[in-house]
Amino acid sequence: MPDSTETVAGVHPDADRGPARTADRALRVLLAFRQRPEWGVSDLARTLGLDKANIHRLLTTLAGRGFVLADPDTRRYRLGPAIAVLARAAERGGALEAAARPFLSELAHDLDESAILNVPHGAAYRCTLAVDAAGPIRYSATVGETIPAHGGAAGHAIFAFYPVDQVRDLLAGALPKFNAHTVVDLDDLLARYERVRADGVAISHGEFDPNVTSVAAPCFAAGQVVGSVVVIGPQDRMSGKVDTAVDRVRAVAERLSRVLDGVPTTT
Amino acid sequence: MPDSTETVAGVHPDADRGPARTADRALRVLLAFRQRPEWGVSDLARTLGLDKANIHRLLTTLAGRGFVLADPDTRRYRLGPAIAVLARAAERGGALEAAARPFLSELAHDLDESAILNVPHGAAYRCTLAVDAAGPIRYSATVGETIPAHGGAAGHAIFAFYPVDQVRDLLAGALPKFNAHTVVDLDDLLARYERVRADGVAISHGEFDPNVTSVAAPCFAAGQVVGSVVVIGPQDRMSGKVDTAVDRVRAVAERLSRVLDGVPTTT
DNA sequence: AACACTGTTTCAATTATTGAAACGCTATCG
DNA sequence: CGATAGCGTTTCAATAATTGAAACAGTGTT
Repeated sequence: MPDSTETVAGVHPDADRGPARTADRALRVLLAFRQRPEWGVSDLARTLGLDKANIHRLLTTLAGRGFVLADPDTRRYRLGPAIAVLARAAERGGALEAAARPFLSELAHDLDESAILNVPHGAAYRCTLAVDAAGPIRYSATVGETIPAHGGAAGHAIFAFYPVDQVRDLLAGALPKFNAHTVVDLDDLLARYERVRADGVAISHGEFDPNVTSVAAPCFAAGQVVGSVVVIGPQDRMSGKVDTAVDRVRAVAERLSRVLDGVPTTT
Repeated sequence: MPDSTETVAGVHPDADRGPARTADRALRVLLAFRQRPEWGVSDLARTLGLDKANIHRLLTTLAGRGFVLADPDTRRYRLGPAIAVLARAAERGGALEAAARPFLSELAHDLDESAILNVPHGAAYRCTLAVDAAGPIRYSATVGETIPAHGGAAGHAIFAFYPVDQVRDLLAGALPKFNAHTVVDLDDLLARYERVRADGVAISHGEFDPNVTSVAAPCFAAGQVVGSVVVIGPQDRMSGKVDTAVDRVRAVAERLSRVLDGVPTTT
């Protein structure tokens, strides 16, 4: 995923009707913080291949709106509170939620079970969008509910694609046991993650809620996990259609990922 | 909080060595999405007082890095996946957050309740980091949420250490009453602050959220309050461990303060 | 059928951006 | 202890990128 590319085409001297350069550089500065949480002016300038003075001005501009924050002592910059604010806005009305809605409806209708979108939230994940199944007996999801990372397939489908050391960091300490089927050992969980990565889906039989089976697949944007799509229902009813659910959920998650990367929907 | 201001001073024709205008405008475009989840080009241009063509270029620039995403059908823009990606980075590597994280985890684990970091934000405070308790019943904090200064122990622990005249200035006007236990009189609040300064901790029994007890202690950097550490949970469960919580929270806040004043944290 | 409204493209004027260089400053090293 | 190398910041003239008005192409409404 190229994001440090400055100019796409500099061959021809003219005809560079591209994006606004100054704004684009500011965005590149922001994105640099996912490689390293803390940057100094010179270091960042060297990394991005830009001038010191230029980076300095961009950083103060970003700081003026709260997107970064300068440690007064070390003179180094970290991401600021405006990011968290925007993230909250995105959780309600972001492109992910908007794009996922029709896909969830499709899943819920085809499989006749509830479909949910989850996003990572610290060492947990949060349900941001749900389309319940039509029938009276169904999994009724609560939008806004937060569930620990190791609880259920939806969590596996997200955190399996986190860097392993980050997972160890996030899930340090005892993992609460929700019932007999909960994965409580960290190494067991990491082994489980390996299979999830290989399969592209996670399946849970009552690991969080008892007697509930769920099938989840990750969706990506710019090469990173940003959430998971889940189909979930009562265990006895799901058992007959797990295979179908696996195919559908995986396909939908892939299509969603493609939309998020900017490729227009082909269907 | 003015954030739609274009130029700060346009009186004098020269001497505008301010932030980079193009980048700043791009940030204002981003911030507009917390007012409305979806924007069209013309509408946004009118709201920000800028030209259509200008906004269009900025939006495509933002879209190029994934900060916004255009619905191909409606041609309207929403916040994109890059926001969520950055939010994840900020959750781990924000300024204070980097230093506070291990302390919060320790508190949450030891007391088995949610632990939160708050920072002052005008006449309010904002939750910038939360480590939720493990169990199913817990205070689930929302990162980015802003709460008025006089609401809850976390606010007391911060603003008790502000200069008194500054507090009078900030909290001039009526203080909203959240429930029966909210402190709404400024003099009562200042008296309360005196006790908080003496104790080094603030305790709230349902002053903001009903049936919720919280224990908060301030953390300092360079002699100034920069935030507060809170342990918070359901009132009935907390009542048995308030004394323990007071000791732990105070101790952790002091250790955090020492870290902030001492060795530069490199993650 | 004309209208009002989108989003997009074009293009010359000008304005804001840019990068090199100079400036304090702190820490490291010989 | 003085020199040096690194940092972040400021300055400023040249330049190149931004800008906004206007024209364009659709769409849905009146």
